[in-house]
Amino acid sequence: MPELPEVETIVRGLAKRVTGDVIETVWLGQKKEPLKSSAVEIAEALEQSRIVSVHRMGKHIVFDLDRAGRASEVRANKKSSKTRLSSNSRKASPSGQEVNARAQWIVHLGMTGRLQVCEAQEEAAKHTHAILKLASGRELRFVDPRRFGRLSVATAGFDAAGIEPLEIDRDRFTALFRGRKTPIKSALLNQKLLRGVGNIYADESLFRAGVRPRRRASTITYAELEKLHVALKEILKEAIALGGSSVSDYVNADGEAGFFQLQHRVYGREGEPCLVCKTPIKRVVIAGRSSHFCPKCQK
DNA sequence: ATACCGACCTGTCAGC
DNA sequence: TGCTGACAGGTCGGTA
Repeated sequence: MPELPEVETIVRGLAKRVTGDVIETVWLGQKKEPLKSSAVEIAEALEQSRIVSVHRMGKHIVFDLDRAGRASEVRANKKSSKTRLSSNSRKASPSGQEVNARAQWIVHLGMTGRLQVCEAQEEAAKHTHAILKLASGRELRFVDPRRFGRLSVATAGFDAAGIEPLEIDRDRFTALFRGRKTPIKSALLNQKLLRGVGNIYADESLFRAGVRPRRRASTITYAELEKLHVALKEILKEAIALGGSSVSDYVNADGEAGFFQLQHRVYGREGEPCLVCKTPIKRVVIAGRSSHFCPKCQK
């Protein structure tokens, strides 16, 4: 479901609502697919931790956690905890294992994942795989019908592969595609090159740049890559400004739909006239993904 | 090393 | 009404 603009929108909503809150307890469902780390590891890292910040890396949602505020620790020795943490970031957990004082909860939403902030009495949606009880009395729930989403924990050094498309400069962008025989569409979707671009925004940026999705990356001219670099950034920023694209069921952290789907020029418009030249939009399959383009506007 | 392709899941919708 | 097949915002591992 979500690509960079949708994840960014969700993260902004979550940051507003849960930053500073403390995770009291964690419930995890029985299905194993959504868990990349073990249930014990996740519960251990999250319970009694404070959510310091929420941010995005590519399509990953990263919750920065601070375990220093754990109730038992505070009770044990309020004064010395600060000193101890600054001189040594590692400390013993209640189970006796060494764990990092700072940890991260990493959420990837896959195709259909959602994170909801709910009142505790609200009935859990079908396909709820995780429930975090917060000190504020609310709950943070992970819901994912297709179970392509993934939950994991990391020590505070999580770094997704690839470069942020909104931060990459022109030279590094053009260098990404040099010598690659793969179709430009596949290269845009490759998260090890750029992180966060998915099917919609790959198609839309290729349309704006006037480049056909099947072109081999290595055959794209420098001028075309410059256009693509600008087009991709523009489109991602415009989509974020409109709260992302709601194609079927995407909603942000507040349960609201985005509006960028109204700006789509090619995605989901097979057979409809190009908004520039009226030529019917074509759909082909590249690397197993639907790919939409205007045969006249895109070379 | 690189690049396709199916697999992983459930839900929805079009067509018969 | 109900069945079947195609398709869906993503990523992985196996194979060629």
